[in-house]
Amino acid sequence: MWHALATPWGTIAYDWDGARLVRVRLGHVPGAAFAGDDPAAGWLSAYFRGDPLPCLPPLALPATPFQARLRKALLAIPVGTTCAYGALARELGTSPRALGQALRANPLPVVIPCHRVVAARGLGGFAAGLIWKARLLAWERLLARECAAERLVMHRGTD
DNA sequence: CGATTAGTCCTTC
DNA sequence: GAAGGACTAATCG
Repeated sequence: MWHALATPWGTIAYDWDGARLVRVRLGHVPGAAFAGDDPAAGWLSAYFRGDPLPCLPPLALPATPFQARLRKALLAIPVGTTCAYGALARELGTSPRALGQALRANPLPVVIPCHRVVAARGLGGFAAGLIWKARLLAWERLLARECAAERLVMHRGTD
């Protein structure tokens, strides 16, 4: 069942089957209603408001064994940082292009941070449209900076 | 520098 | 099976 959700950059939609998050679509989905009050809505709205993130909602199982390993690797990339296709491919013992295919097939963008993987020079690609990749990365850079500043204050005081 | 090419292997039809 | 990429390092002008 598709649910709509407002973000600073327009509405997005996610498919919650009652127990797990099945897919996420960046952009408008015709049939989607705004009634969402489930763990996926909680996580996504926290993300887009810049609040501390709760635990991930239950996610649909990965389609292939490789995607299972990929998912784990992606979730290990911290907010505000990025990783190169080549580097991640080596880490997973595969080729950069193959990694790109697997990333393109990710049904859960944002929640599974496939946008944190960028090309050696430039952004690389993004299934939902490059503009979203740029926005998400900029947003996360901002959040990470804010977080770092806060830690600094805790440590040294404001003066 | 920019253009071209070969190597790579996961997804999809 | 076959084809085609969300890539990259190397080679060539």
